Parts: sequence; C-alpha cells; structure tokens
Amino acid sequence: MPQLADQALVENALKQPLADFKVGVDNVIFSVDTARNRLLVLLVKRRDEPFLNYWSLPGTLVRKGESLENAAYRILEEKIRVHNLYLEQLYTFGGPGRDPRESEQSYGVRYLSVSYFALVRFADADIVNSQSGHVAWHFLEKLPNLAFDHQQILQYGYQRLRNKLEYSPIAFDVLPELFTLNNLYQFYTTILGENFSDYSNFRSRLLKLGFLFDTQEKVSRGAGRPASLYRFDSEAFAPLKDKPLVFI
Amino acid sequence: MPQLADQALVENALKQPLADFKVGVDNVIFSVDTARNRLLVLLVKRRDEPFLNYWSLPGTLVRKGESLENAAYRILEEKIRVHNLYLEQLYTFGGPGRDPRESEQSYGVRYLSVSYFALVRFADADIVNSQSGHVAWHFLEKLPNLAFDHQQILQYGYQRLRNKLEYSPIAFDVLPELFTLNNLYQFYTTILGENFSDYSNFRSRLLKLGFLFDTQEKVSRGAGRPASLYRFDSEAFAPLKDKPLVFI
DNA sequence: CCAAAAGTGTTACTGCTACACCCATGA
DNA sequence: TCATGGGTGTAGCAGTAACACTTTTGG
Repeated sequence: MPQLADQALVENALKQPLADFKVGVDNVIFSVDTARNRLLVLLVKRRDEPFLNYWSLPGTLVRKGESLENAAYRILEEKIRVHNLYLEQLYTFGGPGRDPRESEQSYGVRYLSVSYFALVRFADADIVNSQSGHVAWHFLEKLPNLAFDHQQILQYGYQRLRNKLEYSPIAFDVLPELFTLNNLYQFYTTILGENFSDYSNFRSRLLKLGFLFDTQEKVSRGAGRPASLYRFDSEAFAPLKDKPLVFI
Repeated sequence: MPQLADQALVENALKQPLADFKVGVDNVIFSVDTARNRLLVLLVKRRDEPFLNYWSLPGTLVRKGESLENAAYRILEEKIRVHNLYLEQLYTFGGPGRDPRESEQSYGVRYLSVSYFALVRFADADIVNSQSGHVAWHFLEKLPNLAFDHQQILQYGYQRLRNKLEYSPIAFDVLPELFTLNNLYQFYTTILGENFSDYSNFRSRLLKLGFLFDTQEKVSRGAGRPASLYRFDSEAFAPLKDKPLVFI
C-alpha cells in the first residue's frame, strides 16, 4: 500500500501554510452478550448535521488540557456506566476531506480522528439514559449505514479485536470474576466464529497455560454435569506477559 | 494500563473549550547496514528551540490539504533519497504537555504527534546533503539523548519492527533484488539478535514457504562454496498474504 | 589438503487435531 | 435410565530445535 510520494505533491505541500486541526476521538466499543452469544457494538444516533440521524461511533472532540486517552474514557462514561473494560488506541485517520465540515474552505479547520478500541463487560454496561434510543448496542452482523468513515474504522477495530483475542488475555478483563470454561469458549466462539477450535482442545490448551484457578465451586445449567467455576489468576499470568501466547 | 477515568477529570474537561491542534508527523526510519550488520535509525539535529542541538526523529508539521501519510513521505524525501521502503503508521502521542511549546498558556495550541514507522533500503538511501552533519544514521545501540518524547516513540517503533519481521515479508522490500539466504539471515540477525534461530532451520522454513525463487546464479565471498542468489517472488507470495506466517 | 562458507539430512521432541470415551446431573 | 452438558484421554500427524553431515570453493 505505501507508495513513494509524488514530487509535485511534496512541492505543493510546502507552499501551503500549516493546517489547523480539531482532534476527535472515536471509540469502537465492543461487548459480548454472553446470554445470546452476540457480538455488539455501541453506536449513537447523530443529532446534528452532517449525517443527521445517521448512526455513528461514539466520539468527542478533545478539550484543552485533556489527553487523548482521557477523552476516550470520557466518551465511554458519557454513554455507558461500566466497571470492567479493556481499552487501547487503534489508529489515526486524518486525510483531508474525511469530514464534510472541512469543505467550507473559509475556516479551513481539519478534523482528525484518533480512534480507540474498547471491550467492555456486558453485564454491568448500563446505557446512560439521558437520550433514550439515541445510544444503543447493535449486532455486528447487521449494522446500519454509518456516518463519516466510521464503517472503515469499525472494520479496523473488529480486526484488532480478533487479533487481540488470539494472543492477549483481554477476555478476562470482561468476563465475570468467576466463569466456566464453557463461558470462556462461548465468548471466543462469538467473536471468532464457530470453527475456531475444538472445545476439548481449547480447554486443555488454556488449562495448561496455568493461570486459570479452579475454585471447585460448581454451577449447573439445567441437565448435565455441573461445571467448575474458574478465576483468572493474574499473578500466575504475570510471568507470561510479553511472552508470545496462543489462546486460539 | 488503561484505567477508568476520574469522574472529576471528566467534569473538568467539559468546562474547557475545545483544544486547537497543530499536527506533527514524526518518522522512525530504520535501515540495516548489511555490510557491517548494524541496525540504524535516522536522526536529525534540531536547529531551533526547544531542544536546540538535540537529536530528534525527523518530523514535520502537517500542511493544509496534506494527508498524514503524505506528510510522512515528505519528511523522508526531504532527508534521504530512497527508492525502496516500507512505511506504516505507528501510534499517536498526544497528551498535553508533551511539547514544551504548549506551556505558554497564552496561545494554547497543542502539538500532537502521529508517528510513522519506516524501513528503507540502506544501499540506495542517500542522505540529502543540504545541511551536512545535521541528518545522520545512528546505531540503535548507542543513541544520544533525544528531544521531546522521541526516545519513547523510537522504542515503540523498534518493538513494531521486530514484530513485523516475524510475520510480514517486509525484509524483501528492503533487501536487494537478488540476495543470498545468508544475506537474509544476517538481516534478521541484525534486528532480532544472534540467537533468534539456527541458520539451517531458518533456511528450510523460508524455502518451504515457496516464495523464494532460486535464480541459480552464484556469488562467492572469499573461500567457501558459492551461494545461490534468490529473488522474492511476489506472485507466489500473494496467496499467503493475510495468512498468518512465521518467519522467525 | 585444509579451512571456510553453503547447503542437506536426521533424530528427538513438542504440540496440535480429531476424535472417542467417561462422569455427574435433571427429568 | 436416558438425554444433556462437563471433562479426560489418546493416536496420528506436523512442525520445530539441535546438531551432524556433505558439498563446493579459495588458498
């Protein structure tokens, strides 16, 4: 994809003055509805032009004295109450013309979007109810048309989610304190698809890594043998940090 | 590392007006001196305050109408003539206070840095000689103190370089058209360290992947059996794109 | 013929895949 | 006692690490 810059473009750029920016932060917030095995994304309905009434990623413009990461957390807190989450920076989209508001050349302010990727615990993620219906979870499989280039950002975030899941323990940031191995497996299945791995192999792989502590407590769901509840043991995990792990 | 935002911080932020930004692009440009097996980074000596006379990553401020990526290419072209390279976005550093020029609260313009990571072919990377001595390759092992937070950005880029090397064919963007397997091995060794893999295992792994074409041409370096020259066959590689590969 | 560099092969081991099978419970 | 979900075991295969070995050159 990268290409050498056109010499003409370079020279043209140098004749231009510096661009003035407003910086936005847009969040791709995922959650897994473990009861129904659905992967969800949080979207908000726009109440202003441009793209009035389109769904979009929750975002905000960065304020004086505020760090990018803090802005990302602020968006989250404005939309949902949540106690457990994983968050990291995704990518920065900043081509001129990505936001139609730039087109009025008069002011010439550009909008740059630093996107963040978050995964939140569904159980305690309550949508803040100030503007009912304007903030909602959407199934990833059937998304509406999104404002701006948010479809692209979302795709990028989904890719990152799947990668992270394979080599990072982010699932445990978001599962309940205690969970069965089947819960864990379903979680992975919902995100990666049905055939990502055989259940029994998944079990042994994860258990062999040695950071899942069996509490011996059992839970039953209808018929069938009761399952052990496990806890993620972050101390046992610590030495494995940075090491390349495979959860797939 | 991520933490829930302090509620007080959120409320404070909302009282603030939007921040005005200038956006800078900083490049972490790596190259491998294959003759001496050294990993190099391109640095420029600052000619202005702040950090006058400190070495820093080559960077620029984004101009009107210019995309981030184009700005990244522009920096490259201003500092070195190069024909083969790999380039991708790295990370965006944007906390308030990362640039001392912000501290005069009067103007309140913030400087945000979108960093790019590049790997260039050493052989044809000629430093543009407008300001002799102010642009230079440095050994990664003995870096000077860098301006701003550039040390951090560089570390981040080095991490990315090592990761990319393990699962992407970026080495071939930067090696000569024709190379011996030993050239390739040395290239990897220079970046990943001596013990990343046994030479003969590295050979067979790479050859088994099937995208290295043996030209049958031989080249000798002093005593010893002459080595075959290979060529990266991008057509043969195409189907492997996106697939998870292991080059280690 | 020897040393140096390139290239091939072998062996032991690890880890994964795809199952078959056993266990504990509710109805 | 059967269906259901949880959990264990194993045989075959593939991939890897470590190292011994062969080949081709220069001196």
